[in-house]
Amino acid sequence: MTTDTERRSWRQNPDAVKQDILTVALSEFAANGLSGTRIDTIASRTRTSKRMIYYYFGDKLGLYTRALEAAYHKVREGEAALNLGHLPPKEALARVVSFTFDHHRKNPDFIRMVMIENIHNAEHLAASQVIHDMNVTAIDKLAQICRRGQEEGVFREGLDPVALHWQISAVSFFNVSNRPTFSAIFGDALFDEEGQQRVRQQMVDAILAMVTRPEAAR
Amino acid sequence: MTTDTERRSWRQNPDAVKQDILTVALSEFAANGLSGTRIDTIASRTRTSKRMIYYYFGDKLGLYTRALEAAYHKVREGEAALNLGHLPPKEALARVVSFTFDHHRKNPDFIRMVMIENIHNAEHLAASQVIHDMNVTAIDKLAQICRRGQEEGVFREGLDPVALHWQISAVSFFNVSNRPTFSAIFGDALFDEEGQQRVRQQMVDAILAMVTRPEAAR
DNA sequence: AGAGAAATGTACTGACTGGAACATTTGAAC
DNA sequence: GTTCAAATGTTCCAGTCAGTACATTTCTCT
Repeated sequence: MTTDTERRSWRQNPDAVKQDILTVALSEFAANGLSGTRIDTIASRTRTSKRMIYYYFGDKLGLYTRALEAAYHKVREGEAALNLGHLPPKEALARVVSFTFDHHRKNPDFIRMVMIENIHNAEHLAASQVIHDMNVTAIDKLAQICRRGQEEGVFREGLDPVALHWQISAVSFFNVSNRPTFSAIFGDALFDEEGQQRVRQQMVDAILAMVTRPEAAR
Repeated sequence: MTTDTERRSWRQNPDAVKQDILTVALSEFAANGLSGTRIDTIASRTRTSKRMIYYYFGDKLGLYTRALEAAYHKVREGEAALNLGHLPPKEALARVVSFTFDHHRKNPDFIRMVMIENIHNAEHLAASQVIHDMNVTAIDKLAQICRRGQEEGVFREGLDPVALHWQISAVSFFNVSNRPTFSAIFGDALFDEEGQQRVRQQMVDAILAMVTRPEAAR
């Protein structure tokens, strides 16, 4: 004799379940932060149950860490799309800068995850080996451009690729991360399509002007 | 006949109590975010009790909003210290840039509050009239410098003070806000005293190069 | 086909936490 | 010195939420 309660049958699909959870988790964590996110909310947005979150990810922090890694992974994939061929150094650099700017704009969830990580002093990121390994390529690309630019005599000596990356990231990141407060205070003229074109160009100009040899300035 | 329980006597001091709460609240909110902060923790760090928090600030959001305003207030006070006299435009601008960079570094709690506000899409900041009124002076200062620079023929035409402020803020802000993730990934060479000097100078160079008339470049 | 492991469903709990109820004391004005 | 409002202390609660216990089903291997 069986129980009275109707039991549902289901089809097992571990990978899809994991992926489903991760996708929802990323969007929830990005939207609400670590302590602002509710596991129950994530669960309700998935096709599965809270039970499975704990089954696959252990606890909230485990899930968060995996979501963070997923965010980095997704963004790095997009970056691989950038191919500089053998453009002249100045064009190549301009291309990198523009690309970074646009790429950040297109990935607000990634930006938000990084913001949240910074609030938490990057402790989960530091714990993730996965992420650490993923991030050197950006620097390599810049280093190559710098070297070529210097060999051809159009760039200044003593450029530091990391410092250059820092500056490019700063503006591209801030443009997304601080849009809410900035536009709340100064209006959103900089954030419509035309405004974004302008600030993007302004950044390209600034970076190029900075790396270019004074004598070689057009 | 009185009750058996010992009742403590105390001295009333509303202003000091409010101030005490606000100071602690700011530091807690800056450290842990809005949902990460516990009212009980704030209470335990004050000289008074949780009761008084609700008495003076209504609820958690009320306290948070006031703490946010306090953060802005404190930082704006510091900014007023900057006096440009009548330096030549290029020097004045360089001074503003350097100052902003240093000032942000010296006020990490403010930065963190702004980060947190951005996570929340600036909804509390937008609701605060106080803050909105406080923020125009920075732009005015830049606008004046730009005008003088253009009159003297050393700056390009078509400069937008807001866009300029945006760029200066971006780098100065990012330098503090994203230090944890950046140094976790790329090392902290940029964040010791010498590294900070370098990136600061790099930013000054970039901004000056950008606003300077091509012909007028030394 | 059956046995054991992997995957999933359902219901529950213990701790935490924002906030409120109730009681008392201080201070100022008359 | 009485009165009344403002300020403070003490205690508790009702909802929330991360995490768990227990039961069941599906899958895989032989």
